[in-house]
Amino acid sequence: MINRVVLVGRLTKDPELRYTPSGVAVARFTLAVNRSFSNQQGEKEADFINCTVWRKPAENTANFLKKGSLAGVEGRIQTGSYEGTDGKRVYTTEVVADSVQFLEPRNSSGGDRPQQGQPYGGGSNQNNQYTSTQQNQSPNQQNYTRVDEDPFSSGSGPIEVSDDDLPF
Amino acid sequence: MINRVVLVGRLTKDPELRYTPSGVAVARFTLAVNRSFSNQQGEKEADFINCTVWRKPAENTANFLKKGSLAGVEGRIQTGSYEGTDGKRVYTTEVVADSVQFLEPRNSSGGDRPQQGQPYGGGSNQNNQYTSTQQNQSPNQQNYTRVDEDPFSSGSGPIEVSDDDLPF
Amino acid sequence: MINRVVLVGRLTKDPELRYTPSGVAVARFTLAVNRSFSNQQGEKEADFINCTVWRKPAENTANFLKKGSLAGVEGRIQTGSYEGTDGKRVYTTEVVADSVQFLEPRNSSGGDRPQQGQPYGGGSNQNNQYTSTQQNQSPNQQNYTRVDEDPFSSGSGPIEVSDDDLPF
Amino acid sequence: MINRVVLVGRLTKDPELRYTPSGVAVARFTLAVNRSFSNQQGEKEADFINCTVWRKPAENTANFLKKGSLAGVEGRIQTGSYEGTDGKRVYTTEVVADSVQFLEPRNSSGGDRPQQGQPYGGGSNQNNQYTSTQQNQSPNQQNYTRVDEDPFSSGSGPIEVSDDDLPF
DNA sequence: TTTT
DNA sequence: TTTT
Repeated sequence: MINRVVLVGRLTKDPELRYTPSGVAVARFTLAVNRSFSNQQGEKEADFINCTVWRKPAENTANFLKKGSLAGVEGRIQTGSYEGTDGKRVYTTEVVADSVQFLEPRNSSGGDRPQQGQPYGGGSNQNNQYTSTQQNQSPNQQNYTRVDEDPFSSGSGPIEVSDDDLPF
Repeated sequence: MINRVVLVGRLTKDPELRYTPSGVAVARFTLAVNRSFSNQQGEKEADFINCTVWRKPAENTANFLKKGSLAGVEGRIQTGSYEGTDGKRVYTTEVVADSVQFLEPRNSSGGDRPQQGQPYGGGSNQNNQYTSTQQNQSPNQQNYTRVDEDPFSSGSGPIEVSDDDLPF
Repeated sequence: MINRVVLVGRLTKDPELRYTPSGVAVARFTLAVNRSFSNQQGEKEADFINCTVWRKPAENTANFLKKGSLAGVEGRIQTGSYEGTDGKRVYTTEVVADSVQFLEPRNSSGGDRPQQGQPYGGGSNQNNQYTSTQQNQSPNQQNYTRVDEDPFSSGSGPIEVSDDDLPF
Repeated sequence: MINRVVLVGRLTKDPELRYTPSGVAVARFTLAVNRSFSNQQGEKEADFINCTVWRKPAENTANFLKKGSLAGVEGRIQTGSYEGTDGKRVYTTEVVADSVQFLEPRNSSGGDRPQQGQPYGGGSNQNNQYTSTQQNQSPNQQNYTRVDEDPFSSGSGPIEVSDDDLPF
């Protein structure tokens, strides 16, 4: 059984960071991945792929990525379902990311990226009090490939926002 | 922009083969991919991933795979939407396969698999006349990696059901 | 920076299991992956891809896979070099697997699969005295996605030989 | 049999473009992919992965990428061998790319990139006449997913350098 | 609506 | 509900 996904695309909006009641960070965002072929009207379309990432990479995602950021995602497809408001079952498909990679030169999208200490669910890297949120997924099902000492340090090249240095 | 998916899992049902008005084959099936980790109740869950494949590999899929078959899929995630019966927009996420691979020894799941000698294009699992179906996707957006002269010939090992030898 | 590989193929020989001086298991094997297209002489060729796997999945690989086994591999490409016997630098490229999956029905290749307690570098799951071997790669660079309680227990379907339940 | 690779990294040098005797373009380059973890000395290493790409994407690669460019590659691992100068067999492992993606903003690495207006097939980095080269691989084993009308047209975002619009 |  |  193999389930592997690799994506490179752009965030359609700023990522949303939440915390589970037990304090586990989870970020959600949508990646727009432009198709390389045109449709019958000659237009280039895109796929809009919902992604979820847990723990430290979630916080890094919230801190380093924003609307329009070019990002790489490695993960797996996860399906689920929930009861819709009309009582009908709604089926969901998303990508659960093991790692998220910032693929933009450091200076390229200057300005309004959220600063350290800013809100985003209350959780920056160093200021992460935990907000109360429903947890419907085990957080420890993730595996994190990477250890980043200080993602703020190095000034150039793509930034790896995955992390294994978990505070819980 | 990269969008790549690799799956290995089992078909939850026999694949469904259809033809577009212009005669392009399209097969749909769901792959059950067991997760490698357990949830908080200690149960192993699975993801149920909807897959679509076009043209010759669609026909091969219908001819060689059935409920329970172990299959490999390479493709990309495609999102879309349609108007629901209640007028609300319904968003969809599926995998569009470039190739589908039969990963079962030839003899392993005997019995009711469609037999050879059936005509291609006549060998769908159920209704193989050219049915009328909305085509909202260019069929030639697919790329097929493989050319299989005679998928019936070799008697052992996994069978590659991708194909470039398209009749249209 | 993304480096992801997914392979499905057959072992060309029994895997080789070794232990580093510090007792870390490492298995090596070569996967034959048949190409899906033919060369100019009309022959189907294969790629022979060297794979390395560390720790528990290494032991599982040695215990469950043998020459001819159909296996799935997820990992990354790793390059390196060493001093050849003639003093020249030799460059190497291999796949370092995060996980290895046994894709064969339990009964399909019966018989001579190595039993528990058998040699293979001395290392089965429960009988793993450590042999002396050069370690030229950090073992903790691996990430293991899976936890398998008892890989001997379940009697059907593909067997996940990845594992996080590490004894060191 | 599945053999899929996805890489994102930087070219270690300008790509080398050659033509086979029959006029098929082939570009070679090496991607440096930084590892996300550190070795035992605490240093971050990289893998240096040799890549080959055929036909139109080869020309696009030569035209759009240069030393230091951030690129995405989708392809497969290919192994081979040749007779070394000392008569010994030398084994090779490389990635044959189906598509190569330029992941850098248009303006980001200015300077000596080949300018537009240069002829395709005349715009190789170095010797762009049709050189005589051994062809030991069928060029039509490649599949190209994409059609790019005019890769020079759109002025922003990552540039898809794959192409199906082949002149032979 | 799910496979072994 | 979508990015450049």
